[in-house]
Amino acid sequence: MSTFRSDFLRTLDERGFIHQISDEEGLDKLFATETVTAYIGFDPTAPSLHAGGLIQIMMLHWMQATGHRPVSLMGGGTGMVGDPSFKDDARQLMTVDTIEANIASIKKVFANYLSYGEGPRDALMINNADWLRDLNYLEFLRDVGRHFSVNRMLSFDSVKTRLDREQSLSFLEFNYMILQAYDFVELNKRYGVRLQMGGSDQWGNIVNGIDLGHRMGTPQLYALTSPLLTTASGAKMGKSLNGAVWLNADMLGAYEFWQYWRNTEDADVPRFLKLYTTLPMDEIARLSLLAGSEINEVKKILATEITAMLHGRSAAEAAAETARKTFEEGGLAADLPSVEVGSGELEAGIGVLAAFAEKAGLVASNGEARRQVKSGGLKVNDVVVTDDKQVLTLRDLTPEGVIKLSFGKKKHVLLRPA
RNA sequence: GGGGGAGUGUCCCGAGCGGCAAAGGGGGCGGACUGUAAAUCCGCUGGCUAUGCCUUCGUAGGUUCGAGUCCUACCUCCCCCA
Repeated sequence: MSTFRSDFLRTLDERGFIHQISDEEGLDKLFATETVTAYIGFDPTAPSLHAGGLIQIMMLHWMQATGHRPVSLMGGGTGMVGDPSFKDDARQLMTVDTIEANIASIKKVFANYLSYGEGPRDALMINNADWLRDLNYLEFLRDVGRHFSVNRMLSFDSVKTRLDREQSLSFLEFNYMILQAYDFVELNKRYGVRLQMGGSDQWGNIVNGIDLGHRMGTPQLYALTSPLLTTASGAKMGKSLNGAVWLNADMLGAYEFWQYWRNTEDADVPRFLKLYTTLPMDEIARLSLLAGSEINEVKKILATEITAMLHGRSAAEAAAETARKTFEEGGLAADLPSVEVGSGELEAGIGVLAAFAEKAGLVASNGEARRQVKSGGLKVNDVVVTDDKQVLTLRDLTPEGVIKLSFGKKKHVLLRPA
């Protein structure tokens, strides 16, 4: 379909969120005529979502912005099973405590993108543990299990990859898609949910839910998936210099988050502006034209806009300013990530290797630090370290009273005497 | 239940006649070149109080001066038969 009538689908379409829809026309009509409730499931496999999950959150955001009701479903129940879709190995089983802790932590981020409440268009946060944890096995098998054909489930790509590689798929994991399908139906019954969205890897699971709905008498349900995110050169989204790009502020600061987007590949800039910012489309079109000479300026706007949504406008601007001082003036920005060290320790002297590995945590081990010295990757106060026996003392403090440690061109940590 | 095959460096894949910190990829990281980009080229990719020491090849034992490599038991997975 070339044009959608509903604001929601038109927005998603023009911004590049849509990979597949189960029934474009039907769904468009639904969105055009009523307030729709739709959900996306989030697995509590870590204490924070990372950049890869941002696209789902943005879809929920646009739902609300266009007058509908988004539901974020926490997988407190399904998390006990683990989604095997397109995975090679079974996941480590998580304890209930871990799952609950992860959910509590993940939740914090959503309020930055959605407004919650009791109104008809206020977002909902729901945990599928509410209905999954107390299921009666036999009842469940008879009411729900009988609608599933194992033959059909085995035919899904998400499972086939696992089987083709001759890797085992436990019965536990195999049940994941049944539970997810059941979630969809249950959410329809409880909250009138009509649509489930997700990454393209979720297509099979979502369609299963639609089928189950048919058999269990729900109204027509719909599926909408977003494209799998990779950068223009094919790398997976969401990994930064120091690891995963977490959304929770306590796991990744605003500065590092900003840096991640600042380093976007040229070819990705227009696409990311559409997906991850709420800038109007004509503004994005204008910025995309600048992509030649001023692309670096556009990348800063991109980074600042995305960071502002998550961490707040002032934190985003502070991050931009820190980066400007650090990279453009080659100077020393006081609010780079910093680590405190006892001034007594510094008086006694800290070996460079230990400073980089143990104190700043910029490298994984002393050995790694030693190797980096050999390839010239470490700098103290912008001077390349050439001797791995060098010792940092009070004399290395800059006039600002810190020691700047750099690993590569982009990673900097300040040592600050306590 | 019977028979056959497999598990290697804590990112992944994958070689490995009893002398092995273990080939080769991919990925990742650093350097050069650039624009905090991409592409390309070069280097690195167990730990440490380091001319040495310690820990690694599914787990636990055993043979041996010496075991990823041989033997035994166990665990897990795959395939065939029942």
